Amino acid sequence: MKLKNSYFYTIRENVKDEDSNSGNLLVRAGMVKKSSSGVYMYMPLGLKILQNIQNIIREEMNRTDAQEVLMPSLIPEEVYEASGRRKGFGNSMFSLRDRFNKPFVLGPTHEELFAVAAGMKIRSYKDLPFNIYQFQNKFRDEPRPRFGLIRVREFIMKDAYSFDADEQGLHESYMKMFNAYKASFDRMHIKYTIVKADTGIMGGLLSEEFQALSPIGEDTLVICDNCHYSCNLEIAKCPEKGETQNEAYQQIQAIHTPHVGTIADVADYLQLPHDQFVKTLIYMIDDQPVACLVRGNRDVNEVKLQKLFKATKIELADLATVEKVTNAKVGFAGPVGITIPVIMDNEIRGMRNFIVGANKTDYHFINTNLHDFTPTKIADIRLIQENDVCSECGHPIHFEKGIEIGNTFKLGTKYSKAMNLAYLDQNNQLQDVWMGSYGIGPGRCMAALAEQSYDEKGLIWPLDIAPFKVCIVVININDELQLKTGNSLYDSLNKMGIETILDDRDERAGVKFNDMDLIGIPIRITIGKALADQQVEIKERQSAETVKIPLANCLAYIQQLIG
RNA sequence: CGGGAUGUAGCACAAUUUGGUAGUGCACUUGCUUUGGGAGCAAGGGGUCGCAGGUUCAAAUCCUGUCAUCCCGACCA
Repeated sequence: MKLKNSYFYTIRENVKDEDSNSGNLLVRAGMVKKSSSGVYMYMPLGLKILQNIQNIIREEMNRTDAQEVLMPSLIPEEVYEASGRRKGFGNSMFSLRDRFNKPFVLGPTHEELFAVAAGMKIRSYKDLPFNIYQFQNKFRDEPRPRFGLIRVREFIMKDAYSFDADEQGLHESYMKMFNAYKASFDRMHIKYTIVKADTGIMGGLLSEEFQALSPIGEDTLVICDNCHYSCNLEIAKCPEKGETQNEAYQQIQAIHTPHVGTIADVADYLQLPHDQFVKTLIYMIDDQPVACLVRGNRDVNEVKLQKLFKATKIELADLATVEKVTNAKVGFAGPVGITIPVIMDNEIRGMRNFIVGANKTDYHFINTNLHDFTPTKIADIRLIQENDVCSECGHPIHFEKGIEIGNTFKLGTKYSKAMNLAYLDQNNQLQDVWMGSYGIGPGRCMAALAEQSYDEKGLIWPLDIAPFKVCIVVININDELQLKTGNSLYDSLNKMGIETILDDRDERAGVKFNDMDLIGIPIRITIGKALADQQVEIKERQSAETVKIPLANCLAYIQQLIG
């Protein structure tokens, strides 16, 4: 690309409506532009980056013999009714009606249509296995889009779906995809980690997430360096046994705690540490009130609760419900004498003489013990914390923040059952097809790379991702020799298959240097004063050094840098 | 969906409190000078002040409504 007479622009200052470094840099580099909240235009440079990412993924998909297809975005709502997922998506689906008032949605994910597509082929066990995939726009009406390309409402997703005869086959197909994902992200040079995760609305047997490490990541990852246990916070198992207290049992006793409802306030008032309290939270689980007990310094993990109850809806009870079930103002709930089911966290089993709400306004019980109430269930229902130890090996765990760039699911037979996707086995018996689904967000990969690699000058792209690998800055375009040399290098590099920018704009040197730094081109060739000595200067984006080399060696030098 | 804030030129902002000719910096055009890390001087172009009502002799400014964007939270494959 020759910049003179090209659609190329940069912005000197940060823009107001981008909250992340990656978002601001991508906008300033003229790569993307926000169209509306969570919806972006891709400009030439941004599109090239996106395509480079997509090409890597496509190559790795094709290497597994997966085949590319393209599904529509506009889908009759009944397709999601059929699989039972319309409700689960709720208003995070964009929905619309055609001229005959028939309801449609813009697809947020495509298991259903792929099941239909697979049904065109599958009759017998001989038709399995296979894998089909697409790059296609997905629509999700996120309540709060943010962080540039990271949480958006319209985005391209590479989604792949595998179809197998049995669980063993699914496992093999899954591992092929899993390895292709690793290969793809390795080639992109993203720093990432893989964690187990909740299957959520997708359902199924197993979910693993590929998480790009970044402080702005919205997912918390729980990592054990000792045994390599790693999972999303939402499903992280807590240690089976908490600490066991050995002090003598004391007699439960109500005490007056006027106007202090929160753990922090009561702890202050009684001058006792938070971990000597047991917190009672009233949840509505599928619209039934349930009291959940966790230690005072812990939090309830709603995903665990949801799984424990196999519930579809979990939310904290509203204030009126809390007051009704506890017969007290909010802040004084406790397990003793309460009439709704009581779910107690494992950790509380080791506690003695703890403090709970008394179900009476302005009163707490001290010296409460397990014999003072009867939990309905005892289970692991708390969020793990950073000072906890690994449930597998006992080594301390730590947290990381991650951006979910890919997700692989073993779906099992959930969708094939819902969509009547079956095959005849060797014994002429109908069997459900085993499905897997696999997603990558190329736009998120782009944003994650930008978050992981930039400096005060701008973006720094890996060679395989950069929109152009080399830029040639002609310092003085009025110097005919400089301009001619630049053009000649430009032609040669392009002939060598090395995508190159020629900055032949009538700008000052500083403007050109800054623009090329901002957009993050890995290698810069400067043609200026040194040309008088038949030399050009080479500077790599991520290095501070500039090297002078003879013009005659330039192409060979670049070739070697690119490798 | 709750709480908060902001909408003025391509970008970043001032003027709004106290109603009276719409401004500054960057970007853009022209000229001269300059020319290796975002040049200087001069002269210009560009605005239905988010939108719709209302109050007023007069509204960017006051009032009502509405839309959009952003932040915090809730939510989220």
